[in-house]
Amino acid sequence: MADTKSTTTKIRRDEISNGFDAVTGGNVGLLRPASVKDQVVGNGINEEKLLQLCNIMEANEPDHFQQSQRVDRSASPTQNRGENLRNPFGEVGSSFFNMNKIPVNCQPSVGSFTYSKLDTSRPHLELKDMKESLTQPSLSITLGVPLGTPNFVVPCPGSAAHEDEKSILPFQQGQRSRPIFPKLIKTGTTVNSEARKGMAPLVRIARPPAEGRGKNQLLPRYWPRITDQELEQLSGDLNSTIVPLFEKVLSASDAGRIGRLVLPKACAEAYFPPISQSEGLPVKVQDVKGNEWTFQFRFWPNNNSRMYVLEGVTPCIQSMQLRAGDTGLNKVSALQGSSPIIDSNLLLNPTQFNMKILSREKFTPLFTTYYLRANFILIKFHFCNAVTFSRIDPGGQLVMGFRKATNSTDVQDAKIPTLSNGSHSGDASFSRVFQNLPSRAGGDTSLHKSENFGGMSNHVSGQQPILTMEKKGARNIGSKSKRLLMHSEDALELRLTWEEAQDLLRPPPSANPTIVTIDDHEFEEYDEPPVFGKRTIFTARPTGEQKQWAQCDDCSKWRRLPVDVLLPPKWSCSDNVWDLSRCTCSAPEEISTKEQENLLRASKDFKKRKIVKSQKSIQELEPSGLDALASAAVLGDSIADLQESGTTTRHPRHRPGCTCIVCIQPPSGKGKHKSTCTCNVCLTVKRRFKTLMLRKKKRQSEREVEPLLKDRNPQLDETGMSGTLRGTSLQTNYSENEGSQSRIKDEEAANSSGQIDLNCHPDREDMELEGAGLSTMSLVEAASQPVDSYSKQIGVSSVTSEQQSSQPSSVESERRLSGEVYHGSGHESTSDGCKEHH
DNA sequence: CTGGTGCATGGACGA
DNA sequence: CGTCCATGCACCAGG
Repeated sequence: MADTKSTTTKIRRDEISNGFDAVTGGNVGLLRPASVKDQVVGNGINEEKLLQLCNIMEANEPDHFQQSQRVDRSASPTQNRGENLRNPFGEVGSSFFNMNKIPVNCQPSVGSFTYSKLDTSRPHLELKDMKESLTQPSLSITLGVPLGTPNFVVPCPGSAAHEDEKSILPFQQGQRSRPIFPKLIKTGTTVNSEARKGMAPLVRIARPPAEGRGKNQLLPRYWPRITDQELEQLSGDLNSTIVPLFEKVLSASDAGRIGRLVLPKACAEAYFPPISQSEGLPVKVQDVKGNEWTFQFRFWPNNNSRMYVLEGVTPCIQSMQLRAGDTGLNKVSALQGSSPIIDSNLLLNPTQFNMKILSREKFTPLFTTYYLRANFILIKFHFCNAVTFSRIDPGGQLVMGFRKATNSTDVQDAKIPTLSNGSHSGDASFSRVFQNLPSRAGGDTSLHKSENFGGMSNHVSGQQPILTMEKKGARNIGSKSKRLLMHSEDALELRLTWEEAQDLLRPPPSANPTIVTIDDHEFEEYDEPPVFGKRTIFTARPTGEQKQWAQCDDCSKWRRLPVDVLLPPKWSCSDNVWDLSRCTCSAPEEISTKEQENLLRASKDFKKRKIVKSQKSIQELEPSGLDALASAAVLGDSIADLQESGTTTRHPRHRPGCTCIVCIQPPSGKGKHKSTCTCNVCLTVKRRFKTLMLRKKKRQSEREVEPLLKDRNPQLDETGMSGTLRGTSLQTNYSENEGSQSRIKDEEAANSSGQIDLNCHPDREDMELEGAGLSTMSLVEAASQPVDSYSKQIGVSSVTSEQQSSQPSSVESERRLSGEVYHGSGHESTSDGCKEHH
C-alpha cells in the first residue's frame, strides 16, 4: 500500500527519510554527522564530483549518535600520510591506488551534532534529554565540515507528555510540539551556528522521543529521525500535530514472514496502551498512505520482563516494501573460494578480492557502518530500514511510517561550500556510493511529502547500506553474523562511485589495524577514518626508488614530492616545502617532458577508463547487480576488463546453484571428457590454459626486459600495453605485492590476445595458477601431467617452452586453471556448452 | 507435514 | 552484571 513511489519527491536527498506519517512538531533532535575532514581534490578529478562526493559522504552519515563519540582524528591534512606503494617497475600510478597496502582510515570522521527543539512543556524531560544529549558523542566536527552541516547535539526535550495519556487513549495526547525548533548547539566546536541554523530544516534529525519517560527513556537508536522541514510542512499540511515517537530498524525477524515486529520495551510501554494480559490488545495503526491496519499489541514474559511485539504486521511491512535493514557479512565467508557474489545479495569474497575491513562505526546493533577495502575499493556499507511510529494530535492516532536509508545531497552540497576547505573525511566518499542507487527497495530515495496523509510527509524507509560486523577483537564473525548482507542494488551504487573515492582516499595518518577474523580470514580493521587528499601519481623504479608527483593547482606543473606525503585538496607550488627550489610556479619542472607526458597520459587513460566504466555500470545495472558488484569489488582488473570488453557470450560468473557443465562437475571431473573432446567446456579450458601460458610467457619476458625499460622510461607504454590496460595498471599499483606488476602485465597480455580474464586474483601475482578447486577433466589431467605435455595435448604449443621454465609446478598450474575456470569469466560456453555435456 | 504460537536462549549493550 | 531483544525452536493445530 504505502508505495514509496507514490510519494512525491523529496527535496532533500541527504536526509534519511523518516517515517513519520503524521505530522507534528515534536521535539527535534537532530543528528548529523559531519564527516568531513580531509577533503581533497585530486588533480584529475572533477571538482563537482568531488563536491558531490563529499557532500554525499556527509549526507550519508546516518547515524550518529555513537558516531559522534569519535573524535575527528583525521581532520588535519598534515596527518595525511600516504604510504605510498612502490612500483617496482616504475609505472605511473595514482597514489590512490596504492592504498592496497595503505592503512586507510575509515573512521567516520564525522562528528555529529544534534540539535533539537526545546520544548518547555516538559522541563523535567528537557533536563534529562539535555543531559543525555550533551553526553552524546557527537561532538566532533571536522575542519572540513561545511558550514551548515548540522551536527548539533541538542537536547531535545520530549515535547509531549505521554504517560498520562496512555491510560486513556492510546497515543492520544494533548501536547503539541512547537512548530518552531530552536536549536542549540551542543558544542561550539568549529561549527558555524548561523550556518547551521540555516541548514537545520534540511537535516534529518534524530529526535528524542517526544515523551520520553524518565527511567525508560528511549535509547538514541529508537529516536525518530525527521527533518525540521518535514515536520513543519507536515504539521502545516495537517493542521495538526505530529509527534514522532520512535523508530526501529527492522530486523530480519521483524521483516520476516512471521509477522511479528518486536517492539522495544521502552517504546512499547511508553507509547502503546498498557496491557496486563499477554494477549494484549488490538491496536489500530495508520500507515503513511492513510491505510489503517490493526495489529495485535501483546507481550511475552521474558526473563522476568516482557517482550512486546506487534503481530500481524507482515501485510503492512510488505505494503511499504520494507525489508530487513541489516546486512550480512557472514555471507562473505560463504563466498570464499567461490564467486564473489551470491544470490541477490552483494557478497564479496575477501579472499579473492582482498577485502579488508578498514574501520567500523557502530551506532546501534543494526546501524553499524563498515568500511571495507576490496583491492582498491573502499566500500561503506550501511543499510537500514526502519519503521517509525508517530502520533497525530489531537486524536492520538498512531501512525506507522517507514524510513529507508537514503541520502540527500542537497543538504550536503550546501554543507560543502568548497573543496578548498580540505579535509573531508573519507566517509564522504563512501557515502557517495549510496547516492547513486538507481532505486531502492522502496523505490524512492527521496522523501515524499504530500501524498500521504494529505500532504504529510513520510518517511522513508530506509535502507542504507550497512555492513554490520562485530567488534574489534579478532572475533570470528563470519557465519554467526547475519548482518552483513548487502543488496545488489546498493552494490551497484558502489560501482558507480568507487572511482571517486579512489581518487580521494589517502592513507591515514597512522593506522595499526586490528585483526578481525571472519571465517578464518583475517581482515584488517582500522579505527581511523580514511583521509582524502589531492590525487598524485607515483612512479617507481625497479630499484625500489619511488617518486610521487603532484600537479600544482595554479600552474599545472608537476612537482616531485616525498612518497610519504599526503597533500591537501588544494595544493600549489607554494606549498612545496619539500623542494624549495621549486616552491614557486615560476620554477621549471623537474620532470622531463617525456615523463610528464607519460604521467598525463596515464592520468588521462585512467579517467577515460573511469568514464567507460561508469557508463557500463549503468548499463549493467539492469541485468545483474551481481556482476556489477563483482566489478566494483575488483578494481582494476576485472572491472576494467569487463567493461571494456563489451558484451560477450561468456558464461556469467559461476555461482552456487549454477547448473552449467562446469559447475555441476565434481571437483575431480576426471574422466568426464576425453583429451580430444572439443566441447565448449574443454575448448574453453584449453583456451584458458593457453592464455595462462601466454601470460606466463609474457610475464617472463617482461621481467627480463622491465629493468631495462624502467631505466629508460617509467612508463609502461613500452611494454605494449594498451591505453586501457595502462589505466588498469594505474590502479593496480599495489605496494604489498611486488608481483602485482607482473600480474597486471600478464592480464594485459591475455586481454590483448582477445581473452578477458576476470579470474585473476587481483592481489596475487601468481594468481593465475592458484585457483582452488577443479572442475573439469582437462584440468585434472593437467594436474597429473607435465605442463608441456598437457599443452600439446590441448593444442597449445606456442607456449610450451615458456611454461616449462616458468611453471612452478604442474599441480600448481592445475590449481590455477581450475580456479579460473571456476570463476569463469572466461568460460564462454553457456547453455550450449552445458547441453553438450548433458 | 506445514505453519503458527509461545517461550527460551544467548548475544549485545547499557549501567 | 543486568536488561534487552533477535532469533531459534518446541509444541500445537489444521490440512
